[in-house]
Amino acid sequence: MQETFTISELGKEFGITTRAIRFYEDKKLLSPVRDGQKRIYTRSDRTRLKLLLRGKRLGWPLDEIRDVLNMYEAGDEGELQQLLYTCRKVEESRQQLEQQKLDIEASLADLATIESRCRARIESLAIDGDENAA
Amino acid sequence: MQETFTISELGKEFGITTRAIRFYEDKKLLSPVRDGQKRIYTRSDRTRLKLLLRGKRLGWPLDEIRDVLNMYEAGDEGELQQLLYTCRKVEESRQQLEQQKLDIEASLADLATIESRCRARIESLAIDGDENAA
DNA sequence: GAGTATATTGACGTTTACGTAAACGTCAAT
DNA sequence: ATTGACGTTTACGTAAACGTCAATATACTC
Repeated sequence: MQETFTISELGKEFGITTRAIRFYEDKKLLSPVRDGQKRIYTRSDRTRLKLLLRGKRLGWPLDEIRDVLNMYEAGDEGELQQLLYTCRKVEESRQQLEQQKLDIEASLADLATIESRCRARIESLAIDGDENAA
Repeated sequence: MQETFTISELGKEFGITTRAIRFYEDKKLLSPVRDGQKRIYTRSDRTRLKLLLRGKRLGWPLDEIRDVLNMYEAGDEGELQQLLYTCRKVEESRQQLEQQKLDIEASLADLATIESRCRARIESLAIDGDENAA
């Protein structure tokens, strides 16, 4: 794989606009190096962006996503206080995720019910249609 | 359980403001009956609100939540076209949920990694501390 | 050196999801 | 009669997450 990426490459790869990517930088979620004016994204930057978008799919606000992203780095170094803080944050995120898991299971179950009712109703319409046609 | 609820009862139960509940009505996600001016919420309204909030925890925009809520009723009646449309919508939602499931599993795995690194680091700090103390 | 493609930084606009405040009605209790 | 708790509508404010220009720079290429 490439060592570095341009902003438009990343935009194309992940299906987002360059404006969005710059916005994330503004919000301190990314910090690419510069070649003169131009932004240069490393593989690590690309990974951060990938994780960022995963957070978005889970409906998390950018602030929280940034906190989680920072955990990836905070795990390896830093003061004791920082490490303990990270641990607490990890626990918070885990609980949120568990809640979301529950919500997803419940939603999937509901959808199954809806779909079967729908199909049954479609079936009965089809039969009525046959009778009228006959 | 009660047959009906006031707006503040629901607000208290679900930990949201009455302003929010009225806003959801404005956006056609709820449609309580009136007693004069006052809104009266049935158990069915309460269920809709519950489902609504579940959708919110999954990060869905209100528009989508409304569509899903309407599926609950669209499943039992309506034209063939409407039923087929609902089926497609159900499929869409299911796919979104499956994606979110994947994202959650990945996130949980990452969190586990972060936490263990964190704990290891905390351990090593503790040992250093002991040595210095000794 | 004119054109084309890609990049940049502002600045302003937009949508979503409410918060906040004003100004008022209703009813029970003091 | 008024206080307080609850309800209402109307209207404006706001934070988040970008989109949409416009003006400008850099680089290549014909």
